Parts: sequence; structure tokens; C-alpha cells
Amino acid sequence: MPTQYAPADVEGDLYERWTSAGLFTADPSRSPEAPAYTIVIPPPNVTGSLHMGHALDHSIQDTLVRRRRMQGYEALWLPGMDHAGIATQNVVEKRLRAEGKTRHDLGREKFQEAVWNWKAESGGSILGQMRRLGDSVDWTRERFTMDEGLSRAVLTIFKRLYDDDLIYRAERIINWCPRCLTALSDIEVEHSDREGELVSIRYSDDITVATTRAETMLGDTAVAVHPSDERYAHLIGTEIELPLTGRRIPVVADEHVDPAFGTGAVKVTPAHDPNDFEIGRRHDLPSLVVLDEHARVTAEGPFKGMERYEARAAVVEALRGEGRIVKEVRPYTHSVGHCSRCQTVVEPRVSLQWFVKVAPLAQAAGDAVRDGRVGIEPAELSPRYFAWVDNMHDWCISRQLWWGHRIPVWYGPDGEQACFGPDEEIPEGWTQDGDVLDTWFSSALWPFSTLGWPDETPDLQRFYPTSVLVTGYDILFFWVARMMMFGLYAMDGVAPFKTIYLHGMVRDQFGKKMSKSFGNVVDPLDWINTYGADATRFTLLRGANPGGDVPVAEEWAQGSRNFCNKLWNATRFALMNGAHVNGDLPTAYSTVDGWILSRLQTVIGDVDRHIEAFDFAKAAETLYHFAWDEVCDWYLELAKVPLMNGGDEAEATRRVLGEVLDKLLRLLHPMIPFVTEELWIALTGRETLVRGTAWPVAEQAYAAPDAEAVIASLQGLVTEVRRFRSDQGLKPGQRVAARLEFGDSPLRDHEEAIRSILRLTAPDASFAATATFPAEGVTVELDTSGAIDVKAERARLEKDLAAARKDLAQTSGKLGNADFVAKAPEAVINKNKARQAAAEADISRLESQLAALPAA
RNA sequence: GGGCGUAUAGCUCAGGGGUAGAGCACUCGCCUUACAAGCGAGGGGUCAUUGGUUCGAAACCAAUUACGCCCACCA
Repeated sequence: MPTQYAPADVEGDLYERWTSAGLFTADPSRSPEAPAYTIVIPPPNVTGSLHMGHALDHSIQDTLVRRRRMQGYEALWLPGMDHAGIATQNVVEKRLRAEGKTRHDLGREKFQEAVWNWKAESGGSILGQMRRLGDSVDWTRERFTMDEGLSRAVLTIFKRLYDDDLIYRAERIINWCPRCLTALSDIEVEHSDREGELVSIRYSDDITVATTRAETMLGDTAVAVHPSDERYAHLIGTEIELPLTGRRIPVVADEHVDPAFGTGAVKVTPAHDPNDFEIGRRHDLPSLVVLDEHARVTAEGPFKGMERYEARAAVVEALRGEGRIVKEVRPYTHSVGHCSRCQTVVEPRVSLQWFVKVAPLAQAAGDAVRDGRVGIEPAELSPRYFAWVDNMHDWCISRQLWWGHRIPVWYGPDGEQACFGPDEEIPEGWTQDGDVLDTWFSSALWPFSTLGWPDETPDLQRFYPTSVLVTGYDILFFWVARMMMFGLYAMDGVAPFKTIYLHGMVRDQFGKKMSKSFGNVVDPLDWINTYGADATRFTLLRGANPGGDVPVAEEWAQGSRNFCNKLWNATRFALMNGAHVNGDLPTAYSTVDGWILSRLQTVIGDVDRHIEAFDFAKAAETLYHFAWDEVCDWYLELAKVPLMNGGDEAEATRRVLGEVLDKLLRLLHPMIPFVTEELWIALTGRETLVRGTAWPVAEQAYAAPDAEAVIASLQGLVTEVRRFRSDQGLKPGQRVAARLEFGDSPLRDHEEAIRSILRLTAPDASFAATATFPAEGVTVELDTSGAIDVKAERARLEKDLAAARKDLAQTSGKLGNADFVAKAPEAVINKNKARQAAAEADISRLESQLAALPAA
């Protein structure tokens, strides 16, 4: 074995071996007594490539799934991709544009063909990247939202919702993207503050209104005031003449108007403003559409054909010419909606669209979490979830796109409309609705459509509901809430998952969001290539504190790589020394062996608890410190003595060392599968850790608090002497003669190990002790050849003395306080008493040592 | 306008009513026979501010200040 771990030499081979042996393949009929464990992967966009967010998301899921697999669960991690309607269509259209074409040049069918071709050719590169990460997904079950099976699920549920009157078509005001030329749902609109101009327009002698979108006045069909606003009471029910148009519009009274805002009078444009649309409905006002799908003015007159911003300026100019502008226009910051795909300012627009009636579905989705059938982790995010499901507007599901599931509604020659299921025959002469469904409609079915629904497949029976949904909190609304709605609806009230685990966003080392424009984006593949998949995963998992975002930095990936290398060398050392896992653990073993076995049990329990609690940072941290600080820094060093000596004790230690590494590698395997698999095979000579290898279970029989206390004491002594050696400038490898007096300290059995670890030799004829200090009940005299650094030694003693005095003052203060003695728990009092006594002893010892020190 | 959250070492973050922790960074010394991707020893924090509860507060409570995020149909 080389002295350094080279991930590239093992990762590809191992992954190939795992998949070709079918180790990730779940089987619904295998071991029916074993519980099922299911995770469906959040399907990445077919246009996408692996970014750090995926790497985090997948590392978490893989950790959960691999652990369950080791625990004997029939574990399924189902991969797949999303067709990502608008995003994918945009990409392909962009490619067409490069050839000077639009999708209309191709026509609908040819365009779809082009998208499919593009998908076949360059889509799904993320799947290859998932292999690089080591995702233990079941490739035999890969799905795509536009697959035949999943499309059937889409049509089936559409039909069912349609028949249940939960889907309807209506003319409503919707968010319209004038660039993508399609309707958008509420959550596809991102609001951000934008500088605009608020202009006040005198509509009549009595009424002035204010607006940031002056061009919409061309579509005004009323002016609204508050019903109890005395200023306007006499005008309610009258009509005024709308400037520039000559149209007469009524003055209506509506509760929505805030009399304290502006003039208390509002222009009403039902066709182009959501509020106004509602006012219009309440007062039966006409909706006058004055902007087309490109947001160009359609109203007859001088503005016709102008683009919206051009029209805005022109309208203001014209009004100014008529003396209608009150005061000057003033800058005004207000929130404006942008298309989440292309950042174009969204134009609210009345049009005929399809909607899901969400009230009953959202109610069920809320209840499932409220009554505890589904848990949200971390729980702090539940209020967000409730706020959303409890206030959700009807969901606009139609998109004026060509890439997606076409709405399964046909229109007959005589104006009839009917929804046909996937297996129904379409009557002659009927034409299908031209729109496609929102891409989130099909993703909402993902937890069961991927398992074969609507058919009662073995997969569906065995693996639904899924165990946990792992995703970023940013798509709680987009995806999670909708899966809840559709899952509960389609699966007779059985929620699609038992737990929703929401992780944070990956950020850079300063906590900044990764963004292309800021230039701080890290490509996980770069890390995988440089440091290995395990190091990449471990870095992410170490940062995954529940409820927090995950900062990462290149240096941290290096640290993780170093950790993998540490495991590599620890195992190398073990193999060089004959460690093995054959046969039962010895019944008799040393205190050192007993200590590490005892610590191992605690670590097993801790890691289990942390993973169950989705606390991957702590699980990783626990193993990192156990492996590095305890196993490598202490156990391996202490084990060297018996291993060198040979004999029965060496035999026992070889077995215990094998045991500790065996269990450690198993515990780490879900997080860092490659290096652990490689090392475990080398250590045990067995085939694989992935399947059929038990996840460790803590065994209380090995708990050994006495051994732990002895080793803690040994560590204290060794550290103390090392500190002296370091202060004295003694080189680590330099042998120093020493005399050790153990008294009745339990460390007396460990003299050989202590001498070995501290490079202490036996005193010879020339021995002249020049440093003496008791630590941990042991007196150590060191021969430093008469050349001790008095200044350094004085500094050391004085520092210790100051610390002891401070300690004494602190404890004495407490113990002299009657309230403290009366009210503090006994354990705390005893602890203080012990500290006080120790401090007193230290002070007298240090003082005499200082006095005995020769002058500098 | 609502909701949630955060202020702890240079950076990123854990912790938690009883002497302040980790990783990285930093200083010093080391190729000590698993590992220099390493080993050993260190330095560094009034735990945001102000009050309260308590024998004891960095931790609990309140207010303040400063950030962050989510939702929202303020013309």
C-alpha cells in the first residue's frame, strides 16, 4: 500500500463493481420481513448539471440510504430527472435562435422532437456526475417526468381532478411573462424592489389618482373610493370622463381602498392588476385588455403598438400636455414581480387559463403535518409551510409552451369540452387544448408516479409511502407542498413521505451565496477530481448543521481529503501489524484495548443518534475526532508497545485493532463510501460493505468507565511531560533518561507505554534528575543532562502557579458563599472542593519548585 | 405589512445554568520506524448592548441595536 490515498485509483472501479453486482438494486419481493426504506431523489432538471447544492442533497440522501441498507432494510433510492418545461424550452429555443430560427419555424411536433434529441444528446449529464459522487441510486429504476409511465400518471390524475371539479378553466388575472410568452404561477414570480415613478393624475375636478403604471389607465373601467370616505361620498355612482380616451367610467365604492393612502381614490384596471380584477368582479366591471402578450399596447389610439415602458412615458407626456399631471412625478420604490426564469418584469394579465382548486387539497396537506403524520425537520420551518398551504391561491397550471404534458382536454366541433383519460378514445373532429402543464404538476406526482402509479405495482405497494424527502428549503413551496397535496389526494390520504428533511443552501467560506456574477461558484467535480468524492461529501456533511446553510471552502475539502488519508494510513499500519477480524474478540485484553472498545460503543451510539436526528455535522464530527484524536493519536501509539513485544497481548491487540477499524469504517461508510470500502476489503478480506454488512450496534458489555478513567489520566500525564519537553526545546525524537515513581497510581501498569510514547529511557549511572514534577499522581524525574532552560522552566512554573491561584480564589469564593453551599447541587459543591484541594496542593508544590530553581 | 431566525476566536460554526469548544488560519519545535495530506506544544474570545430571574448567566426572560431569510394583490 502506498503512503497516500489516491481516490482516482479506486472510485471508478468500486462504483462499477457496485453497480454491476446490483448492490443498489432494490427488490420488492426480497426478504419480506425486512422493512422498506425509500427515498426518491429530487429530480434535477434535464438541462442541469451537478452543482454544490446537488452534491449536498445527494450526500445526505446517500448517507441515509446506505446506513439503512447496512441495517438490513430493503432500501430504494430512486433516481430520475425532471423535464423542466420552461427552463428546457428556453435552452432549446436559444440554440435555435443561434441558427436564426424560432420554434414557430419548426412547428410544434418538430420542436418537441428537437427537445427530445437535445435531451438524448446532452441532457442528463448530471447522471454521470452522480456516479462520480458515489450515489447509491437504483439505476434500474431511473425515471423521467416525460416517460410514458409518468405521463400516464399525469393524465390519470388530471382526469381524476377534473372529474372531481378540482380543475377548472377560467378567465383570470394571471402572471404573464412577456418574454417567455406564458402564464406563470405565483411562486414562479420573484418580487424585488424597484425604482419607479409615482405619478398623480387628475381624472376630474374632484378625483386625482396615483399610479406607477400610467399606461394601464388606457384600460381603466372605474375609479374606486372607500365607502365611508366622506370626501367622495357624493361622487359614488356617478361617472367621470377618463382622460385621453373620452370613455366614461363609474366611481365605485370598495372596501379594498385605503382612504389614508394617497388621495384615497384608486384607478381600476381589471384586466391588468390583481386587486383591480377583484374590484372589477365585485362591481361587475368590464375587463378591458390593453396590452398584448408582448406587453404592447393594443388600445386604439396614438399609443397603439407601443411597448409598455415606451407607452408609459408617452401617456405621462400626453397627460402633462392636457394639464392632468398633478405636481411632479416622484421617485417611488415598490415591489415588482419578475419572471423567475428570465427576470423579465411580469405583467399581470387577464387570460383564459387552467387552474387547480387548491383549497381542499391544501387543507389536507396542512392537516397531515398539523396532526403529526408528516414531520418537518427542522421544525422551525413548519410555520412557513403552514403559512403557505393555508393561504394558497388557486394554482395556475397551464403554460403556453410546447415542452411538457399537453393538457388532456379536447374541444368538440359544437363548443363542447371534455377531458379524456390516457386510455380513452378521442372522438373524430375534436381538437386538444394547446397548452401544456406547469412542470411542477408532474413533479408533484414523483413519489408515486415513479413507483408505477396508477397501477398497483409491487414497487408501489412495497415502497410507498417514501421514508423521507430530502431537499433544500428553497423548494418547500415549489415542490414539497405540492407533492403533499397530490400524494394525499391520489393515494387515499396516505402522505408521500413520513419526514421532510430540509437542508440549507451551500455557501462560500464567508457565508456568501454562490453566484456566477460574484465568481464564487465551486464546481463539485473539481473537488472530486482534486480531493476525491469522499472528501467532497465529507466536507458538505460536516457543514450540514440542522437548520443552517452550509459554508464550504477549498481548505476544508483539503482537510477532509487529509482525513481520508489518515484512515488510509491507520489501516496501513494495522495491516502491517497483523490486525485482523477473525474470530471472536478476546475475553482478556489490556486496559488500553478495553478503553478503545469502550469508547467505540459510545461513538456508535452517538453517531446513530445524530444521524437519526439528521444532524450530519455532528455525526461527521464525532467520527472525525474519534478516528483522528483517539484511535490514531492515542490508541495506535499505545498499541505499538504490545504489538512490538509480541505474545498473547499482541495477539489480543491485533484482534481489537481489527475490530476498532472494522467498526469505524462501517460507521463512516455511508458518508465516505469509497475509501472505507477499499480499506475494509483490505482489512477483512471480505467482498463489500455495501450490502449484507451489519451497521454497528453499541454493546454495553464493552462499556469500561474504569479503563476510560485510567487512559484519561495517562493522557494527562503524557501531555504534561510533553509540554515540559517542548518548553525545554527537547526534540520529539530525543531520548531522555527518566525515573518514574507511580505510588499506587493505576498508571503503574503502563510504564512501558508511557516511556515509549514519551521517549523516556531508563536511568543509568550518569542519571542526574534536573526536572521533577508530579502529575496524575505520578512523579516524573527527567534527566536533561543538566542543561535545562531555567528561564523557560521558571515561566512554565509561574504560569501554572498563576492558574492554580486563580483556581483557588474562584473555588474558595464559591465555597465561602453561604447561598452557594445551601443551594448548589452536591455534585457541584464536591467538584469545587476537589478543585480547591488540588489548587492548594499545586500552589505549595509549584512554590517550592520555583524556590529550588537555580538563578538564571 | 406579516412570519422565522442569527449575533460566541481572524474566518465558518458547534455548545449550553457550575473554569469557553471545533475545523481552518496563526506561532514555536520536529522527516519521532502508519501518515509532512504528518507529529508535538502553544497564542487567541468581557460569548452584540442594557436590564431582569438565580447562590451562580455566555446560556433562561425582556428590551435595544445590527444583520439574514421567507411570505405579501401598499394603488
